[in-house]
Amino acid sequence: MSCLGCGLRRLCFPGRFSAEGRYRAPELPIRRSRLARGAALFRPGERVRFIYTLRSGCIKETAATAGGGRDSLLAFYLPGEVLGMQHAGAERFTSTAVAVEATTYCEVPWSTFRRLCAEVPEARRELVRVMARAAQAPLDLVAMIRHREALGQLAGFLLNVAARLRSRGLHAREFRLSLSRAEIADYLGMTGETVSRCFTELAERGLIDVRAKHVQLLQPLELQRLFPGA
Amino acid sequence: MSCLGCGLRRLCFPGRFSAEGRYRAPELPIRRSRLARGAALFRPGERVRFIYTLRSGCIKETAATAGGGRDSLLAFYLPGEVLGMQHAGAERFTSTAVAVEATTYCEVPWSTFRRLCAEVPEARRELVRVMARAAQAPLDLVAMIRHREALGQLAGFLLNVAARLRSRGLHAREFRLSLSRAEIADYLGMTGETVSRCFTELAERGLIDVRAKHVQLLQPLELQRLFPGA
DNA sequence: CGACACATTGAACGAGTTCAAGACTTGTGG
DNA sequence: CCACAAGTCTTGAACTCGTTCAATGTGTCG
Repeated sequence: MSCLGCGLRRLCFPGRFSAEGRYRAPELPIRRSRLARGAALFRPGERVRFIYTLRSGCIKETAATAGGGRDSLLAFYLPGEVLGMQHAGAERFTSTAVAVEATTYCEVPWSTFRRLCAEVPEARRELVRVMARAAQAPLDLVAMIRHREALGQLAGFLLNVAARLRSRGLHAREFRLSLSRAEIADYLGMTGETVSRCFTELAERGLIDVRAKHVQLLQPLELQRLFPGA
Repeated sequence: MSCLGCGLRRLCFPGRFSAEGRYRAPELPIRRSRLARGAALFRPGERVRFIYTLRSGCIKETAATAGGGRDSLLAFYLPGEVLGMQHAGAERFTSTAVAVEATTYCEVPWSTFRRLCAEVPEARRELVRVMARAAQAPLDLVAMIRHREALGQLAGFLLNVAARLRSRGLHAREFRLSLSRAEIADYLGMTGETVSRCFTELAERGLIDVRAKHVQLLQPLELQRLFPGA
């Protein structure tokens, strides 16, 4: 995953906003790093200092609704996507971000962004756009699960992943789904068994091909029909 | 509903940010207006020009997931709450906002906010806070509906309304719920019949008192027990 | 006061869950 | 590199809860 598909590219390359309209080398103090499977990017209570973008791999964000309920999957992030925007303005994280598989990412300090926003009007506008995009994901999730039966939910889920990969310039017809069945189930609010059954059902109908974590969308249009309105 | 409980008060009274630390009279070109029941505040395709806050009444926001699906209820707004933040940065609205009952509101032009943000650092920070708060609502909805049976969903819904009223300084134990059963059902992703049955069930258990649209929470702690994790 | 929309209640059906057993990956150590 | 073991995934059967369809009841507005 290059910088081209990164959700922060417009902020990361302020040269983009210069009058000349030419790219300059990155000017932000970006640090590239990696996480092993299961390692945490941040945990509840830690100070919010950075914003992150994924270069490869997958990170899941989980949180317990402030009571006693166990953690459940709020969101997951694919290469090129921005993680941490929804914590803008907060002092400390309230959720946990854990690598689902080996992951590489960039981190940029908030302080830098604030300075950039103070100086560059277009950076302010871009920040608002990125925040608005981050706010869209939970709405997509609501659309996936509300008023839908399980098969339609899973169809919507697969199309969602495909669309996100496509928008970052990655293979969208065929991909590796590193989330486990249980994690998908948690995300969609059903049980692992039902996810399994639905994968099988979609495969039997010839709409997809599943081999463990490898998924191929054979008939995207038919999947769309199972997920009306999207 | 006075300006004190309004979600925009910190932006609306920029005097707040002045060195003297004193309030000044509102300096933003605010227009107060009203909507009759069923009237639209905005519709898909209209230009995004304003941000709104409710003074009284209730507004529902509906949208069809960009396909063919019929509109469904994405969010609803109570007095003091800010409507339109999630459209920041967008050119045109993609959703519909309709008054559920007779409603009064304020509108502030985005152009003013942009100017304010350019000049006042603290205004930028506050804008980010308000946007982050707007992004929280869909997550609350997800927590309400995912992995829950109908009775717990409704309990969560009532507690959510109560918490929101309380945070604006309004009566939280007893309130008028202007949304119809069908609208609540749509919001939670179930049927009107199930909403009815759950209202009845909660009333029979003595947790609430329902007389048509008037709701009283008799045992909030027991409602919490039905909605683990919140 | 009457009519229409909205809300409640009932009964049968169906989809998803639960519990449990068996098959397949995946990672590890020999 | 192979074999084994642990975890994950799949599949089955009974049961539960929400939906659906339909009828009755209640509130609200002209």
